Amino acid sequence: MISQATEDYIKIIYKMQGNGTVTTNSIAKALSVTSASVTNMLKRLAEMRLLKYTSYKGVKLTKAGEKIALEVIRHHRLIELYLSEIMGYTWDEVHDEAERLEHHISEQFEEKIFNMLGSPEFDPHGAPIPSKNGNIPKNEISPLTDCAPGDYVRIERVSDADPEMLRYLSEIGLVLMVEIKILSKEPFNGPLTVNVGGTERMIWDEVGKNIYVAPVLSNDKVEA
Amino acid sequence: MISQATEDYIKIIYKMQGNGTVTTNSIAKALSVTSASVTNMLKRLAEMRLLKYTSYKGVKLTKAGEKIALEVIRHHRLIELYLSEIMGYTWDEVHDEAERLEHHISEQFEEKIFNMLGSPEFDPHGAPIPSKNGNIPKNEISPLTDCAPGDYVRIERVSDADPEMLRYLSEIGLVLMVEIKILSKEPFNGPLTVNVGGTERMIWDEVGKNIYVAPVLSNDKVEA
DNA sequence: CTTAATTTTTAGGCAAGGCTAAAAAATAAG
DNA sequence: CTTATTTTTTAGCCTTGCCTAAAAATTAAG
Repeated sequence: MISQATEDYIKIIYKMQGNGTVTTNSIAKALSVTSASVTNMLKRLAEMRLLKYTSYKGVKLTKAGEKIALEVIRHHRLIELYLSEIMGYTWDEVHDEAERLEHHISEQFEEKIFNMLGSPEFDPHGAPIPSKNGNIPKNEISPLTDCAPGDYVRIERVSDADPEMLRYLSEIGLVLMVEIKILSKEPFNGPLTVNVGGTERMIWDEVGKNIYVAPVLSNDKVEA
Repeated sequence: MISQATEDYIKIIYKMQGNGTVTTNSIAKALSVTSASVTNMLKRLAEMRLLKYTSYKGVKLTKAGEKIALEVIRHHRLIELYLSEIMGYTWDEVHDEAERLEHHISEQFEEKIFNMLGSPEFDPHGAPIPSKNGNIPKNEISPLTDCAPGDYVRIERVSDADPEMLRYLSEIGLVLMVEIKILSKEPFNGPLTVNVGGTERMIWDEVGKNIYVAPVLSNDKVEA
C-alpha cells in the first residue's frame, strides 16, 4: 500500500517538474514541512524507485513515480468536477474536499464518477484530467499577464489553490469560458485593464497570474 | 485531529458494547491486530478520555467516545446509502468503500449527501443512521433464527459485513422488505424452511444469523 | 580566490501504531 | 485448593513521518 504522504510528495514533485528544477527547499515550502524531513523522505522515495535523487542536486520522478502522480491528479480533478457538477459545490469549495478524498477512493469509484460525468477532459478550473493511461488533454493557453492591449481572449483555466481568490474571481465575473478584451497594460508587471461583460476591470499581477487564456478566433467572436 | 486508527477502535468498541463486555481479545480479533497492540491503544484512548479502561476488566466508552462512534457510524451508513442510491453500487459493494471514506469526508459533504438522500433513516442493509445529534431511529426487529413455524415476517435488516453472503442473499431473493413465511424449523439451531416469493428455501444458522425481521401485521399482509 | 550566505544533509529525538516474546493475572479443571 | 489454561499486560523493537540543531556542501560576493 502506498501512503498518503508518499502520494502528496509525488504529486507536488510532478507539478513542480513543470517549471524548472525541483529542490529540497522548494518541496519543503510547498508541503509546509522542514527541509530535513524532505531529504529524509526523498531517500525513501528513491529506494522505492519512484524517483531519482542526487544529493544536493535535485530530484526527478521515474516512470513509476509519474504514473502515481497522474493517478492522484486524475482522482483529484475528477472528484473536483464531481463535487461541482453533481453535488452542487461551488468552485472555491472543491479543492480541499478533493485533496483528502483523492487518496481514498477505489478504482470502482473513479470509474463510476468518470462515467457519470460523461468522460470529462477538464475540471471545474479548466485543468486537464489525465486519462486512465496517462494522457493529458491539451489546450493552448497562456497566462493572462502575457496578453497585450487589443487582444480578445477567453478564460480557459484558473488556479484552484486559493479559495478566496476564486470567490473574488467569480464575484467580478472572471469565470471559465468568459471572453474578455484587453484594454491596456502598464509596464513593469503593472495592472491590466480589461472589459468583462461590458464592465471595465483592473487586473493586477497577484490576480492575473492565476488566470490562463486562449485567443478567441475572430469567427468565434460573438458580436457585442 | 483524531486519527483513523482511533476512529476504528472507537467504532468497533461501540458496536461490541451492544452485546456484552468488551475485552482486549475481542477487540484484537475484530480489528485483526494483536492483543498487545490493543492494550497499548486502550491506554492511549483512556488518556484521551474517550473510554474508561480497567486493566484485565474491560472497557467502556465515555460520552465523548460514544459521540465519535456515532459520527463515524453516521458517516458510514450515509455513504453506503449514497453509493447505493445515487451511484448505483450494489449492496454487497458499499461496505468496503464506505469503510475508507467515512474517515475523510467533511461536514459539508455529510450534509450534502444527507439532503440529496432526503434525510434518510436507514442504510441499504436496514441499519439505522444516527441523527446529527446522536439519536438512533428505532425499528422493532428480531433475528430470523428466533422465528417459529407459521410466523409471517418481513426482512428489515441484514448484516453488511460479508459481501459474499450479501450476494447469496440477493440471489435467493432475501432482500430488504421482502415478506417470508416460516414453514418449519429443526431443533438445535437446525435449518429453517421458509417461503420466499413462492419458492421454498432452506436457511441454516450461518445464513440466518445475518437476517433480522419484523412480524407482518395481518392487515398489512398482501394476499397471496 | 576567499569569505559570507544559503541550501542541503546528518544526527538524534519523538509520537503513532503496529509486532513478538515473556511475564503476570484471571479463570477453569481436577 | 492447587495446577493448567487462557487472557492480558509488559518490555522491547520496528517503521513512518515529522521535528530541531548542527555540520557540510554549494553558491554568491567581494
